[in-house]
Amino acid sequence: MTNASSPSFRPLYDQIKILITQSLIAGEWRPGDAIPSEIDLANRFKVSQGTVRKAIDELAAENILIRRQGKGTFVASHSQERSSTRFLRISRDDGLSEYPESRLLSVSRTRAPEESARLLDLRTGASIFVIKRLLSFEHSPRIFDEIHIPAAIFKGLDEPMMRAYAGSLYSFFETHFGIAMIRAEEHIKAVGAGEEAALLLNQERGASLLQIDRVAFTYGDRPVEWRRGLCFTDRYSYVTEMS
Amino acid sequence: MTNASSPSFRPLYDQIKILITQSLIAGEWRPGDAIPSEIDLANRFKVSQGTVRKAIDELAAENILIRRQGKGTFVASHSQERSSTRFLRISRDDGLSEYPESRLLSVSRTRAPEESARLLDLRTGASIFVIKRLLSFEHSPRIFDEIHIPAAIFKGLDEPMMRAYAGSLYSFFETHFGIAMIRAEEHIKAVGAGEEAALLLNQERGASLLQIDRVAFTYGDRPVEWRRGLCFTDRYSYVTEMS
DNA sequence: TGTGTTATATCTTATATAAGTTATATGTTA
DNA sequence: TAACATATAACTTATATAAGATATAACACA
Repeated sequence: MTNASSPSFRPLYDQIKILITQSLIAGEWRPGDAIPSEIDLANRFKVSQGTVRKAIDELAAENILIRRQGKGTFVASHSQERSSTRFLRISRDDGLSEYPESRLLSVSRTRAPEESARLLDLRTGASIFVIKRLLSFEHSPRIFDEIHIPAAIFKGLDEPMMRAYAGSLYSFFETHFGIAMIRAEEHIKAVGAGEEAALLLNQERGASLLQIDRVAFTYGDRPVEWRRGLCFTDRYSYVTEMS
Repeated sequence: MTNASSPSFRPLYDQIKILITQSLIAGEWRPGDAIPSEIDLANRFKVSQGTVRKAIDELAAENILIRRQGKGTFVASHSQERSSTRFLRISRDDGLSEYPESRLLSVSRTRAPEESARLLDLRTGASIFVIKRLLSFEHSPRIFDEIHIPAAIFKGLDEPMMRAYAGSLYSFFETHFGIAMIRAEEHIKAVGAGEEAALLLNQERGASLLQIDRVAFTYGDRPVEWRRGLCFTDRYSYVTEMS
């Protein structure tokens, strides 16, 4: 019986993918870094360049790595201009793009409620940070976010630290905690605005809002953030594509 | 000056992609068909198998072709079980999947309004079919769809023909008109239910609904369908993923 | 019913060339 | 000499070909 026919068979390139991912988890290469060249990795893992190439191809297709001809292959980072808007799908109906302005409302440490605990693989009641913020487009508040993250992972996070940081939230997570978001799942509903959301978004109570629930994952498909965004979608839409 | 340095340079595998796509447009291979083997295509296009392979890899990644080891490579079809739900992103919050029941409300032939005409690359006033239907989950109406398609492309479509067909709408388009949907863009908003939607979905006027506008494309990125779905999302969500 | 054959895609390695990027050496000129 | 431009080398990914081994599926046939 060959290795290939065993039930746990994985093609070589897939094993290389796992090894690269493990180096990402371990922090051997951090977001923005160049990883070793294909030749170097081939020598290190004792496989051919083509096999390394196929592994990197797939990781690049997943937006985990970024290839740049002539320069090298880099670990994707939310600090790069190109991917700072990768997870923001709200945009103006006329297509003109504008980066929203963020206003931090509060940062608090509490115990995880049932839902976000379950989705984050935590015990109910585990310690989390809850971040509330308001995103504005054209100086008009549009999105009210409530973000839950495990305190164990984001140790030492506090409000002054967040206020001091200029870039996006995921860029902040990367630079201060080494946590890179690589994938997210969203569940979207239409809901009526509650008291808090209505107030913050300058709408009537009961106004129709998009409720966008997200779980975001870091390397190795580990869930590390849950959030609920409430979004007023007049003249704006949530844009997505499928194939 | 080599071919490769000319401004219109395209790698060989990309040219092969285009040639394969042209055969799909021409109807040489129809949805569900097997395309020739990699070896045969390599001989036909006078390139190596590896180059054909790379072209097919990318088309498979776009869900235009489907590879099956040992069997061959097939043209993706909405009639296949696996992809009958490929473009339906509404699902139950508890994850249990259920295929909705469709009730055809009306089929009429009219002139295209400005918006759908523009998105379908038609003149305003061009002849289109408008299909209205209601999708029910668990015997409860959930989605009210209004679908616009160019009459020039779907020549001969009528209501009895649609009622006679058992499968999904895109499966119907494939089998009767040879039009395969391969990609779609959606713009999503939260809106209050109007009179018609409220009536059909058994909701109060003004109830919050998901408004899902879609443009769907066939081979060669040609837009061939515009639709607006209004969806009542209690206990259900629009699910999407990003990376 | 089972067994071998054949055809397919898949995986892996190897080699060669093209093309983009950067650093360094080399020259040229003020 | 100093500043600048240019050529070259070295490194990277990208493209293309070839060849062989393996996994999967369908079919013919004993």
